[in-house]
Amino acid sequence: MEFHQLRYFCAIADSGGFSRAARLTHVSQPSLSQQIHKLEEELGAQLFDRIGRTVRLTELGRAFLPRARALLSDLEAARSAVAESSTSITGSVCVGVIPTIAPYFLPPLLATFSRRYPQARVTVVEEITPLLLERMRSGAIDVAVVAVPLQARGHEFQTFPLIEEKLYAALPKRHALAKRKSITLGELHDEPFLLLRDGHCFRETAVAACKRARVQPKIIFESGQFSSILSMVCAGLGVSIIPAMALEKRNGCQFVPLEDGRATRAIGAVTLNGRSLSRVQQAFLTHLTAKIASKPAHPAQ
Amino acid sequence: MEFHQLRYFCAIADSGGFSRAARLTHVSQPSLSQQIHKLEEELGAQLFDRIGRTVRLTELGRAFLPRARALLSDLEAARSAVAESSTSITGSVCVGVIPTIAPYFLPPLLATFSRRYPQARVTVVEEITPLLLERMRSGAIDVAVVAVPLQARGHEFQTFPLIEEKLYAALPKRHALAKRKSITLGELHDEPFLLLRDGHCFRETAVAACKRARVQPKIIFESGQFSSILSMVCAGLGVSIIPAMALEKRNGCQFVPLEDGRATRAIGAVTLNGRSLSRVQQAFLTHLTAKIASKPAHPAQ
DNA sequence: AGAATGGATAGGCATTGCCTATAGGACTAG
DNA sequence: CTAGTCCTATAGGCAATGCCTATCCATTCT
Repeated sequence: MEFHQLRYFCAIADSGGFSRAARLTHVSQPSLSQQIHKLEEELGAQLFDRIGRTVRLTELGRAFLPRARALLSDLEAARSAVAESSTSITGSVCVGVIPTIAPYFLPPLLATFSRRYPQARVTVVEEITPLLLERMRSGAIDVAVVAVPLQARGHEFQTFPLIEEKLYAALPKRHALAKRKSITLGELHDEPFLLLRDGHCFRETAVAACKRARVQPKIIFESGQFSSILSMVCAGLGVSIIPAMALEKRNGCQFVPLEDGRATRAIGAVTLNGRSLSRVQQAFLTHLTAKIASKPAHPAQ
Repeated sequence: MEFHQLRYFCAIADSGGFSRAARLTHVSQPSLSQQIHKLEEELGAQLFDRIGRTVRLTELGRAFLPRARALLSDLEAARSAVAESSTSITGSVCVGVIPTIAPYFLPPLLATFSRRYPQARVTVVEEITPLLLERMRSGAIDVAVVAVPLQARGHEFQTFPLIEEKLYAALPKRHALAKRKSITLGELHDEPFLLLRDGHCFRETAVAACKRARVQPKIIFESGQFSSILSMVCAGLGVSIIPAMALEKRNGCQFVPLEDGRATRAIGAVTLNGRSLSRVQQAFLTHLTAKIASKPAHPAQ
């Protein structure tokens, strides 16, 4: 049983004849005859009585007609549902973001996105990069905003660069170097360091910067968030390295740009390669990249 | 979009892979690949994400899946509804019958039929033959029980002979010939005749019998039913011709068989040629012919 | 690294759906 | 009653297509 057979059946039932139906469906009359015969054979019963030169539904055909109609209209409904869902911006986006980006970067973007696409439902997952990537692989997360480049195999994910921000040394206000215009990590080689816990990729970024400056940081405290670290810095317990977006006005804290030109953090949006994005998801990604382009990459302190 | 594509789609979604689905559906993996590609192309969107060597539904595919399932199960439902309705004896039969047969012949048959097929709904239409035939042509009546043979073109209707009954002269009890074992119409040529109204085919039967006996009946009364006529005969107003099944015990009336060997009425079941009968309708027809075979064609007076 | 697994692609074959032409019935008009 | 017409069924041919095998390519497991 095929859809076109059902179409022909309905057309014949509606128009009351094979020839009339043939004109309606733009199919030759013999084709209709043939397909209805096939259908009748498959069902093991006649759908039409051919009496004289008129055609009339059998009782069975009369019973079958509404079902055939329902099938056809459901087919149409399914087809147009697909068409609709590929034009309308509806549905949900699940965006993953690492903790060192989440509080500074995402909120304003989410606000504008929700205002622009009220139908869209956005959920945010805040995890460290490897967990985000794993959830991307499993399909739970659609887009991730993380530090780039990724370590993962080059072609497993697709990266959309967003911004690159400078790194700053965070010093207690009364620190000897706190008034400097810029600073090198070498100048801090004796200071106690406050860094993020292992697992946070920004820790690697900071450690890498230290390594470039041939500094082996003395880590005396590890935390999961910058605000804790900054509080410690204010209290004069040590120094830290902070990305531009995490700078916040604090009484006891001073931020000095690192001289190292490579001391930056690049942030990008990442999607699983080969994964098709729905319209909302695509829109979200576009929203990210577009909005960022018009945003200052290095906001003043 | 075709049913087999939907089947493949569901199989792949269920089994989680083309190869697995290929084993399930007994179709080669390339065929599945091909058909899904076609489907995706027609819909203008991907249904699956092929990531690495795993396959996962896209959001759209996830939305499409229940619709595809519904279509397939509705198809199955339609198919089995047809199968069921061609095995189960359910539904309605509309049987037409002429007034000169209806009261005598049908009631016991309807009773046994209804007892045997309680699901069946039988409706009876009582009309004169030409109207019954017209309603057969329009499909309103499924089977008609009428006097045969029909005048109509030989192949328009199909006839199933049921019984052939003798004709009787109905005479007032005190009529001179009332005690005879048999009688010819010639012997009644001067009598006033009470006959059925024009349109009733038994009138033609009776008139034909008279014509054979070279009698021109003097018709003094016409009615639509035998019981009225018999009452008149009882009252001594005239004589009549009555088929065997219409004989009823009456005080003032005597029935004498006609000698004319051809003075009979044949009754048959008739269906429109080319018209397919449902199971109930077929069962009713069978019931008619079968039950009749075991019935005495000429019940004693 | 090599083997195994899974999907995509290419090419060939058989099926099939549609076409035109025509047969054959049945209704209609002269 | 016959010619004409209107309808469905059939026959035959052609192009499209669904399925197959063989193979490729990427991924994943050992």
